[in-house]
Amino acid sequence: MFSQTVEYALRAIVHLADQSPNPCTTEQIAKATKVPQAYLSKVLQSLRQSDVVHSQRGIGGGISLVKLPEELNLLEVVNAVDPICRIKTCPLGLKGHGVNLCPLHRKLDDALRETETAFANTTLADILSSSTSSYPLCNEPHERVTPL
Amino acid sequence: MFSQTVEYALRAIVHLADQSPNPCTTEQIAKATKVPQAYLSKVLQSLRQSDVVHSQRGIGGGISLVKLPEELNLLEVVNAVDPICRIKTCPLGLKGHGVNLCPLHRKLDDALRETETAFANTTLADILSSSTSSYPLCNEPHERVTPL
DNA sequence: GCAATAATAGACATCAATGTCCATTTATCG
DNA sequence: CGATAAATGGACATTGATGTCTATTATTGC
Repeated sequence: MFSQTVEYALRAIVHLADQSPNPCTTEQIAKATKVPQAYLSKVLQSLRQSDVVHSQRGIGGGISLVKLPEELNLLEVVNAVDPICRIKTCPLGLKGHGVNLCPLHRKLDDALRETETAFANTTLADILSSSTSSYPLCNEPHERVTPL
Repeated sequence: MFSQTVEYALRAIVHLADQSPNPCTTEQIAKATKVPQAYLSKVLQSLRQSDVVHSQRGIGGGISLVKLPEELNLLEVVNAVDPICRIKTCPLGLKGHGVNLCPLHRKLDDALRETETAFANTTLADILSSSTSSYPLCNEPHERVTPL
């Protein structure tokens, strides 16, 4: 239900958060996240235009997070590339509904709201510190690509 | 985030539930739900192949629900046309994850699970009896197209 | 200034979702 | 049986998402 672009954007951001505050090149991110590099560069451009990441050209450059992992949540990332579009008015264009959605669209919008809230309440730091047996994007407990 | 096809399928089913147990022609459903008729017929075919609706050709025929509105939930409709695809294994194909999703995909799958549950717990009867100021798909409190 | 690095921009390719059209089949009515 | 109603199936068109490729621009180090 989530688009491929959302999946890619989140993978990239998780990797960047993991390496934060160090920058990563698009190539590094692509390899770590198994995202096609050329497409990833498009996704990263959306993230830059929404001010989620910062980019620096040339040697030693790359992509880095604008915020700290503690201050960046999943919703900001998702909305930068493929916004969760809440239902605000009747999709059938029925006058009489407008603000008051019919029960069907009320239910659908409720589901969207739940997802939105869940994402808004999860920071990248939450993801990184979450204790499960699998570390984000890694086979090993932790592989740090670049030293601090 | 929900596809157009899901939106159309749900509109059609809500209309059919409202008219249940009477059948409706594709043309009637298309008009009531403002869905392009030719495309709707495709969506209805998916619903028939999944045994959500029954169809009858010829004069007096049309489409009708297989179950009662009390016994049909939103998830069955959604899964018939555009299944909610839960994340079962690591999308990066990382060995070592497998059943244990990393925190990112755990979060994503949790959101999917929430949506799934919300839909599974809502029947068409719930939608029809829900008391809001807007009746499903109708401007008026209730327009019954065909008499019982 | 020159070479190497890395992001950027834009054109292009591919594919799936959405949408349209028409001929065919099945059913009902008289 | 003939006429009408309605679903079915398949071909085709359009559009947006996804993916690839290449030339250009900006930055750094020597």
